[in-house]
Amino acid sequence: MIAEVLVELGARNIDRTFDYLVPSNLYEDIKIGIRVLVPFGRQEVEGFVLALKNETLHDELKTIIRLVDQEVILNEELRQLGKYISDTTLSTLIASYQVMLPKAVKASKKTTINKKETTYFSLAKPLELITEETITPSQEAILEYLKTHPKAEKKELVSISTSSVKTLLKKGIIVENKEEKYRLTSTYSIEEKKPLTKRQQEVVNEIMSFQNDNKVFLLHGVTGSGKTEVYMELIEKMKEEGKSSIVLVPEISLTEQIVSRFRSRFGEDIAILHSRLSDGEKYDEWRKINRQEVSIVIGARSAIFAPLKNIGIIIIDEEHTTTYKQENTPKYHALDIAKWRSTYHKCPVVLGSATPSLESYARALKGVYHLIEMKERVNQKPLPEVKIIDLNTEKKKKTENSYFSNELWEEITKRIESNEQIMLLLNRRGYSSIVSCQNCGYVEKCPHCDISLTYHKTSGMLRCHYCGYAKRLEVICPECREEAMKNLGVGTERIEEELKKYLPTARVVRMDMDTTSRKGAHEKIITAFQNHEYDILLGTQMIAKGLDFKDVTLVGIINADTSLNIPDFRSSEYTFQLLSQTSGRSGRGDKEGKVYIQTFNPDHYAIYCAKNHDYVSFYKKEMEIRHTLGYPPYYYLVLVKIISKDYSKAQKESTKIGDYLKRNLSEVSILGPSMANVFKMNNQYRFQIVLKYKRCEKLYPVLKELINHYQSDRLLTVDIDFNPVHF
DNA sequence: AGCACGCCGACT
DNA sequence: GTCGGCGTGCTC
Repeated sequence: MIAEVLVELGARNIDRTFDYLVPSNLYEDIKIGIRVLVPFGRQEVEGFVLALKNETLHDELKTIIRLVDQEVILNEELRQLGKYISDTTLSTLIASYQVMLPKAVKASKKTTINKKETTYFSLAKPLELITEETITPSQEAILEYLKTHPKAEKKELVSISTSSVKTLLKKGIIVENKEEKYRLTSTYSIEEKKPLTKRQQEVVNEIMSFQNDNKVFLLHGVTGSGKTEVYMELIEKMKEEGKSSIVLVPEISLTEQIVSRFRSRFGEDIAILHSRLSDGEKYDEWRKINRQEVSIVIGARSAIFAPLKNIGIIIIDEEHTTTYKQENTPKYHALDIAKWRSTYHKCPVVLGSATPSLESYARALKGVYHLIEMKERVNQKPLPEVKIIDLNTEKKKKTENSYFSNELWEEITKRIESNEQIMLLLNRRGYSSIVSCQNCGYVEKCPHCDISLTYHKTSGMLRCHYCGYAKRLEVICPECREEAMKNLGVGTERIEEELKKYLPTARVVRMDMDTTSRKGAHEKIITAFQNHEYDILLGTQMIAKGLDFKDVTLVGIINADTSLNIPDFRSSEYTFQLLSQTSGRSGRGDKEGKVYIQTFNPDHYAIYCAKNHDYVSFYKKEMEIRHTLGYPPYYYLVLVKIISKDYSKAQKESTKIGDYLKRNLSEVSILGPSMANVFKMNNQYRFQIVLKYKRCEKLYPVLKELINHYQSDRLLTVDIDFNPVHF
């Protein structure tokens, strides 16, 4: 028997199968999709068996060394899906397979993660059959114990008598067993399910009427409209049909809250997959899924690859979130994977959002997706009243350097007095983002990445958010020698300081990248705030989404302009989403909520549409602009990056590539080459070419050819991103 | 990815 | 004369 093996090495020129002899002792266990260890050149590498056959074109074959595990890792569906990913992202097949698997089950040279096992003892045969043996009193005691504790752990028995345990083992009266133990545990209590509202029931019925169709539903529901209840009901219905479900949530800050709601409904029938799990935990959760021991998978982007069989529904919550697009190769979008799997399983996909992406909403209006609206909040409360504070006219600040308008400050003070909770959003981390000279305008930049350094007060360091470069902040400007380096802009730390100074009684908790890097830190802050141990939750955009605190009656957005000013054609969309999502955090309990947005651009449509909770007007306005400028959803984009340590080589080849694309893709408009936004990163120079098109048959073959041409070039990398989400 | 092969410069 | 630089090519 001969196996075709795809080895784990990532290079493009070996991204194909190699034939190996299957030794006869593996005939029984070898299967397509299993991992094997093979000799390759003079190294040993892991790989996936992709086919079994009896003939080969090669005269001398090496032999498979051993199996890496007994379970099939890549089932039929995953093998096809990997092919689809590599075809649509132009990544290597092996990279596509690897991205679908948690680190511990990827083929690699070193697999160090083991199953966690517990050892226990049990009787080898029923006690009545033991007649010939002489049983000492302490042995008797052990056997008695085992009668009532059929899976006694070692330490329990040893406490009776170590030597007797050994003797019984030797005589074969008791046996030692090992049982795999899953690492991730959670506590929860099952709760009675809430009755659905009329609208929720209608939505469930509508989706269920298509339960065997690969239809995509866009569930456009205002914040607080009870989408999660709808998801849970759909999953319950699928369970009744014997089908499994996948729920994608945008990021870890959301996972915990959603998971606990799902746990209290579905108990142990859930596996969780997200980046905050340890490798061991991920390994366990993944195998739970692979063995079909659970029927519900909740997780971030990569959970879309959960190897569930018989999927009944795929739910993508907050579908507009950019984290569903993978930033590293293979640059897949979880939404595309969901659609592919829904075709494979003949099951619906539900995309839920209060602020759908323009792409999705446009598809819904065209009838490509099935649009379902939920316009009212479950508690019948109106959406919170939103006030815009114009920072241009707001002169009378509390103190000269305050970041709070008088109005917002008064509201904050009021809430503190009446023991209500407040959320403050600042779309930036650190003490302040940019340090510049007040005299000459000099800005400290990263010498490797060409981006402004950020000042972190706790460490007193300037840091590069891209590569991690750090240096001490100097007060004297290196350019003009004036003592005028000052931090402009605001960060969460700076706001926290002001709150503590002027509102010493308020209990403030900060949630940003700095305070949540430790495992479990997120959850802790959220729980503490939920229990009203704090009055003010101050944070970056990670507090904007999905969190549900019933005592929050005031949401303040300190500066709505930061996201408006990022150099990206989607900045208005991001701003609208952020403001709407954040506003939705207010007034979710019994008391009505208010929202204050501070901005220098009160007339910007993203801001006033968010104020009016008017998604449709925003959509129309933004679509006009996208149409005029030729952006998605009217055009598709491809971002081609040309990266090299050698500046002139990068420049020269970029021009060459641009010409090549222009020559071969007449239906595509080619922008550039131009310097990438972050031109120098990790000491490499980066040029980019943007492709815009509506339809183009030749696109994939032409780009594939381009990649192949540069595959062996060690000094230059060509990176292609279809439908990029960030520029 | 590794690693050998191979063809050119500067050293004991 | 040899040691070692890294360009090129191969791995069933």
